[in-house]
Amino acid sequence: MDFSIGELSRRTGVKVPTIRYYEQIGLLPSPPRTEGQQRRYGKDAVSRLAFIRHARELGFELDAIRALLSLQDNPDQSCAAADTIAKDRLVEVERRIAALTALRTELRRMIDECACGRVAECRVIETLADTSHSHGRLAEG
Amino acid sequence: MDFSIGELSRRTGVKVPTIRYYEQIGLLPSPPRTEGQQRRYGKDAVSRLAFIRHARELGFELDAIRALLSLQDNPDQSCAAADTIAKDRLVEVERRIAALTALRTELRRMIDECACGRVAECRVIETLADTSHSHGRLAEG
DNA sequence: CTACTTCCTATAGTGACTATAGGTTCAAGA
DNA sequence: TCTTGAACCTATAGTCACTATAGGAAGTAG
Repeated sequence: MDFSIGELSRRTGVKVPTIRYYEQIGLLPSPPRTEGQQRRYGKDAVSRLAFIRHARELGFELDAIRALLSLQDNPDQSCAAADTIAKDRLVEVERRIAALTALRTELRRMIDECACGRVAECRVIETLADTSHSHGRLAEG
Repeated sequence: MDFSIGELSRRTGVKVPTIRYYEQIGLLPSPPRTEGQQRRYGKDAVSRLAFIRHARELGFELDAIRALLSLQDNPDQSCAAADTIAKDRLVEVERRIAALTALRTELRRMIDECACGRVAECRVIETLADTSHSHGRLAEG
């Protein structure tokens, strides 16, 4: 039921130094240690870390993840706080989906138009060189 | 026909220190200077920098952009390399859209159901903690 | 009990910027 | 022509989220 940081790493796909880093910045609680100061984890750590991992993959910043985790950590808090956090995330997620969808369209167009001839005719590069796009800062992720 | 780094910044939407940084890492060639060592740019710099900016917005890493620029600089090689770079981005973008769409559903459900009950039933974390996702390293973006 | 893997801390490096300090150059107005 | 003030210069440090390295201790299999 108890396992090492290496095993936690294997189970979640998060690298060992990254796990220690998450502990250091307070995203993961400090686990119990053996006599010799080695960390021992349980199943809870696996799901919490898997959550962090997937949220990171989706482009959430660690601060946003901290907010989401706080929903889980304080299940008795008023729903208003949770609701606010969830709504903020929803706005962000929708923004990201919109940006990524636009990006997908463009990437598809680039690939379709590139009939794999010479670079001279390659639209991948022309598309990117096209300056007719907005200069607004694009959301990350 | 010659203009300053500030003007180049205005024309491309890339910040001045970022332009200097791109020069430093060799993405942009060192431009000619005035007597007083101030950089002077021409139209070429505008299009190269616009290209870089646009590619960054699409989530290409600087190394990928370097590769794309080298294709542009030697237009006689085959387009396959550019195509591969773009296709890799597309796969990633599609994966992200799928994950975010799932998350959006969960967040919406949470907000709907949380008609001011408790957070205890929140499934946002479970949705993201789901380990059935691939463990492949995601490229940044 | 040895050998070997895994673990520990602490520190430094990465990518892609961004900010700051402290000074110089340039363009425009008096 | 002089002066003022914005924009420029270099160099360095800071940011975020890791990732790598050094040098040593702990755990485990034979």
